[in-house]
This record gives sequence, structure tokens and C-alpha cells, in this order.
Amino acid sequence: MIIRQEENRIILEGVKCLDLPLTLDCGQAFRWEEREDGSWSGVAFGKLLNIKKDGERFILKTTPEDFDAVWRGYFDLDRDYAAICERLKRDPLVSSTIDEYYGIRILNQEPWEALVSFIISQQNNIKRIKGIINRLCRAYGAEVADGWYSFPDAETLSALSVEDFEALGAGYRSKYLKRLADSVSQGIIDLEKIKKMNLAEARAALLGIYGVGIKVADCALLFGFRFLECFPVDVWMKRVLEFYPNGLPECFKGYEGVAQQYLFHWARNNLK
DNA sequence: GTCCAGGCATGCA
DNA sequence: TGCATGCATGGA
Repeated sequence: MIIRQEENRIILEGVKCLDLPLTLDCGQAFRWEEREDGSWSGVAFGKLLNIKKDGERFILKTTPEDFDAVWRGYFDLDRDYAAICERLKRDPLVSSTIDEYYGIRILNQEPWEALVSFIISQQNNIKRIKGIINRLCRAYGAEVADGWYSFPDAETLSALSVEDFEALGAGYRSKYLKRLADSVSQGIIDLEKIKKMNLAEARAALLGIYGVGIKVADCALLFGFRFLECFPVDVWMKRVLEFYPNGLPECFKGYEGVAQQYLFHWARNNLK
């Protein structure tokens, strides 16, 4: 990967396996929007980014500092996804899926945002999830640029009532969000500490949270805690698993979460 | 009107 | 341990 700076943008060349819509709008992150020029804008870690594919290059409207501090890790640019895909393609179903939908990466989101987002996601559809999170950020996040808001932190959300969350449309999950915000802001739950744990410990810690079960925990671990070996199973993946009566193939090992994203996308487009 | 969505807590066996 | 049920909301 070649990184160049041009005025107030970063140009990336030689990035393999990065499809913007497949990665930013496939149900792992809920805050990215496609612009009329085909670029994508979103906020993460309190920073606004606009990213656009231009031929074989990617153009990022950001500073070198933010690129190094945030986006390089967020897009996991130093990981060889092409090699991961080659290995996953030993499985026939994933192979055909990757051929059709090449370029899905697992984003490294903030643990807090991932956890809150996937609590909201339960028994919900992606369109509604986006709406709730959008209203949450708009109402309680900081405006980082014109019309763009950060994801509100735990301290901010702990000041809300259950009814405030309900007003955003969070429904019965509101009580989970309220208690989580309180626990994190009071230091009873320490996400940074969980991030340093091994998978088994981290998973157990998340499962102890009110409103967090196996599926939400695995999504948070995969998308917010960098555990690529997590394989979240939702209603779509339950259908996919019928194609794997003998369990997951050996070639998934270590990158089950990457395979999962391809299969999730395939299922949503092909199974009903 | 019914069914469903990136499920979970609770009660009960 | 496993299974049944209720849960908020909006789109299909």
C-alpha cells in the first residue's frame, strides 16, 4: 500500500480487497452514508471522513494525523485481506460468495459504539437500527462538522432516562441501554479492560451485561474488539448454517468473522 | 390484519 | 440445560 498526501487529502494506492458499499453498508456499521458523487461519509472516533474510490486509488478527505490515528486501523489496512480470502475460498460456498461480493473488510469500530449499536440491533432490522442510531447521535452526540455528529459517550447517555431512549425508537431495548450507560460511566464496566482480555474472558464479561446475549456479544467482539474469530449467528446465519451440517470448515479458522460477513451478505441477498 | 427483523430476560420444567 | 413466552417498532 502506497500512501501519499495531497493538500488536505490522503491518496491510497495498492489497497486490496476493499469495496466501500460492501464494507460500510453491510450491517456491521450503521452510520455511513453514500454521497451523490459515489463517495462515502461517516464519523468514527469523533472524526469525520469522506472516502471515494477513484479507479485503483482511494481518496480520503482527512489529515495525515487522523489517517494514522484513526482510519488506517478502522479499515484494517495493514491486514492482508486478499490472503485471508484466498484461504476462505477453500470452502465452495464462501468461494462463490467472495467471487460475487469481493471486498468486504471487518471494520475496527469503537467498543462502546459497537456494543450500543448491537444492543439496539437485536430483534430489529438494519433500516430501523440505522434510524435509531442516527437519532441518538443527532440528539446527544457532538457536532464534529456541519451536520455530522459523534457517537455520544457513556457519560452523556447516562444522563438520559429510559423514556429518552424510548423516544428515539429503541423500544424495549431502552432499559438495556440505560443500565449499560450507567455501568460504563460509573466504571463498573470497563470496556478498555475488556479489550485487553483474551476472547473467552472478554466474551464472559460482555455476557454479564444486561441485554447482551451470545449474538450481541459476538458482534461486539468481532466489530468492536478485533476478535476476527467470532462468528455471530443471527436469524440469517441460522439459515446459512443448514449448509454446514458438519460445522464450520477448517479453512475458516482464525477468520470465522470474515467468512461470516460474506455469508451474511449472501444470505440476505439469496435466502428468504 | 399478520409476519418479520443482525435476540434477550424470565419463568418453568 | 432446554424450551416457551413477552417484548417495541415500523415496513412488507
